[in-house]
Amino acid sequence: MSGSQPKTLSRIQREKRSAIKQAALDVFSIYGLRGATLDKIAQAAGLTKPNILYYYASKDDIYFDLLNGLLDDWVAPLRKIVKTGDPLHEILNYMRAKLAMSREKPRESKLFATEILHGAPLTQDVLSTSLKEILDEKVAIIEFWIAEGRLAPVNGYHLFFSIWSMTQHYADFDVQVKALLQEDEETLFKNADHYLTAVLTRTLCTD
Amino acid sequence: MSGSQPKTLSRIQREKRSAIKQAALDVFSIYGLRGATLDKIAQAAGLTKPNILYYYASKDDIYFDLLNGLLDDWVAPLRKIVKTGDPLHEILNYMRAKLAMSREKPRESKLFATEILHGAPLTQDVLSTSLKEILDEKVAIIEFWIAEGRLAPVNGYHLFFSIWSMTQHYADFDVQVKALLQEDEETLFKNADHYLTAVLTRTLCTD
DNA sequence: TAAATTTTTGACCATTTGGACCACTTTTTA
DNA sequence: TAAAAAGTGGTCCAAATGGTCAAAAATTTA
Repeated sequence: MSGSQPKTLSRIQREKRSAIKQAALDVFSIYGLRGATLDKIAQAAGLTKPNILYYYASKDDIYFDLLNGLLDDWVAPLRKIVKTGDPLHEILNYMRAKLAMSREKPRESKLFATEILHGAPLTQDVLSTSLKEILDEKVAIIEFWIAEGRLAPVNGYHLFFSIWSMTQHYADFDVQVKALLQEDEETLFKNADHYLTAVLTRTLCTD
Repeated sequence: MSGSQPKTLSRIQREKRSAIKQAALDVFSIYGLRGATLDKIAQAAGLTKPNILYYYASKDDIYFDLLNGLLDDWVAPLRKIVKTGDPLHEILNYMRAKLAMSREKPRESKLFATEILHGAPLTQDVLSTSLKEILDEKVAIIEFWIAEGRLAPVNGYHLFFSIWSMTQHYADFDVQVKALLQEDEETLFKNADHYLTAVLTRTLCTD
């Protein structure tokens, strides 16, 4: 009735907030929360520090906003796994979606990894509630498929852990991967896809 | 002839340096290089800040010393893979050594992960020289085994990447793993071992 | 045990950094 | 177009932090 704040952000607010988040993603993913400074973010965004603080209450606030958006993206592909699909096809699809994220959004992956690595101070409750809820649901689907004999018996939770870790590795450890395997990104991800497809197929096929 | 510095550190020097490194490992693995403060390290070590700086020239110096030691531990199991062993046995052994490290030395794993994640500023050259050298050597062994028909054909580099990522995940993302899978460590690692054994066996067996 | 050496620490410094303030400018609204 | 609102940035501040130093304490050596 009396809500005085306009719920719709003005064009300028949307643009600036977006620019700040982009810049913050660059800076946070390289330096981490503590290592990043408002000055660096401001410079990357082409704004002044006080101006940044006009749009966000604090540095932590930017970080929090950024991370919240990431979590949604991170979970999205998981939601698409449906019981009615072909088991192996559903899982390979999921793996490919995650691998594509590693290729297309390495900064996001790194930021997320840093957060978890440092104890997930801002996201711990999300992990143990909403993420757990959806994971439990998908693991139940895996177990259903196994019970039907359409997948080889494996631990569903560890299956997801392995998909996450193997795909995210190409984003989070890209420095290491590139140092050890000097080839262009195209080849790298083609081979990664090929390898991961083989691993999952051989692991899950009931032959 | 005229080397004036005693090469043997005194008992007190060894003890204090060790205490500082232990404390620094705790602090760095939680907060990262930038997030860690000398005060926190000093407090964790039960020493004063100037006292820390009596043994180490700077904060970065502690970090560097610590990381150097870690790299050796990290590579050690890889060296043990020998061409003369049974292919699958050698690889499963390696996976188990890495999994044990994740269980027993999660702080070390996290510190290493943070370093790579943030661009490996201090270790990049080590990665692309000595680590690359030994990895190339081990991949050659894998390829030899494959050529002999004793392993299913897979990309050796990606095989190692997947072993690293899957095992290290249990240390680096322990917060997430524990949030999603509320069970005791014993069970967790038993199931992880069981799952990873299945994955590698099915991936690599020539049936 | 006295001198020499090593270790420890309280006090202090310089820099960085998150954030506040407020005057000024630009944009929107009436 | 004038008033109101939104946006901007130069300047300043207090806290945190890496690091110094000289003097005191502890330890080793003669």
